[in-house]
Amino acid sequence: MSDWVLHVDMDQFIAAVEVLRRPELAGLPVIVGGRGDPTERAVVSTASYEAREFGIGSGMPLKIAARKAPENAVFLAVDHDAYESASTEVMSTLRALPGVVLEVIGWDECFLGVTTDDPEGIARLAQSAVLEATGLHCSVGIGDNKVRAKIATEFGKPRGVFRLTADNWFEVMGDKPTRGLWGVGPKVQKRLAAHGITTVRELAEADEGQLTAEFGPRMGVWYHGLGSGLGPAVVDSTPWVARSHSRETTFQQNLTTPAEVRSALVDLAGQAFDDCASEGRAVVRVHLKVRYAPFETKTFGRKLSEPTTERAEVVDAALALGDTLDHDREVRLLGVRAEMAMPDGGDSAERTPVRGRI
DNA sequence: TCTGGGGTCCTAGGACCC
DNA sequence: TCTGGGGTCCTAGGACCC
Repeated sequence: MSDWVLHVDMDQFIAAVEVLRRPELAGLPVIVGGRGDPTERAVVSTASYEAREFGIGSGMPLKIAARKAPENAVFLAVDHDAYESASTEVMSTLRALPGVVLEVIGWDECFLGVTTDDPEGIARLAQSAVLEATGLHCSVGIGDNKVRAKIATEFGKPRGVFRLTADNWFEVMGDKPTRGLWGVGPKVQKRLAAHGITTVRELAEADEGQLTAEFGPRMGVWYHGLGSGLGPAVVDSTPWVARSHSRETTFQQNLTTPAEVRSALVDLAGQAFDDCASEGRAVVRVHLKVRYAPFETKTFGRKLSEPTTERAEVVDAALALGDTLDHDREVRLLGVRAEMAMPDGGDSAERTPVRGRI
């Protein structure tokens, strides 16, 4: 018996949930984003496979999606609660499988830790259990660590299973661009390319000193290991604890006066505070994110003199930061983030440098 | 062409203390 | 008067993920 990491990823999750409750949408290009109005400033959350054939994908502005979409395309508003409850059902189904440890990493994704001689069998079991309980399909990546399991899933989509381990890593990934690695985005891909590193194999064979000089002691070592598919293998079922909450809005019409900005800040700071307060958590820092028109983003923050559970103090801190904004420029997006004290009062434990909730 | 909203973590550099 | 390193805390900004 060996230890395995399984990565379970729902197929076109949001679109699938929508089709499930409106069966007449099956087979149509379904695009979910914003308030479902493709003339507004918003982006695509998920597009169904039918919509993806027209070049529509998540992150794309709805206006562009509308231009690419065929006549019969359906635009839907994001329904947070519906996806949340579908997600809960999926996770509790998987958690009930015998002998698994489950770590949630997003609405539609999790890791399963299992000890078995037949990981494919467990993967198929997970797929049929989820399908039976929710009517939703998923893909499963099998790996000897989280990095390989996560990447394996891409080769299993849709509705499939794929195994990626030290044995077939270079055969499968060696000639792929570094961008295919989890945690390598467009910027890092470019910086690596500037050092002559474009493929996964080249990254694995690169000089670690060169990488730490470019990316720092932590990330340099991390990226180097990523080239060989190295990563953590421990699946941890400890419930995730948020470190911060934020609220932001993109205005359909840019804000042009300081008064408009102040009133928006009061709203957003109040909502962000309420999210923290509902968990009984004190706020330790307040951050502001501003997007000036047309598209320049600034972020900055300030530590409070001491942790607070007073709404007014958080709002005041946001307003004080707001006073430092350039009021000669139009604001198209405004966000307030409230960073919280950890529930145990201490700082968080040692982190693994993989982005996101891991 | 037009670029959301929710998050996390890392790094550089300045301020300050010893 | 002009000056060293080392450590810690803080802010701003960057990058990435779902």
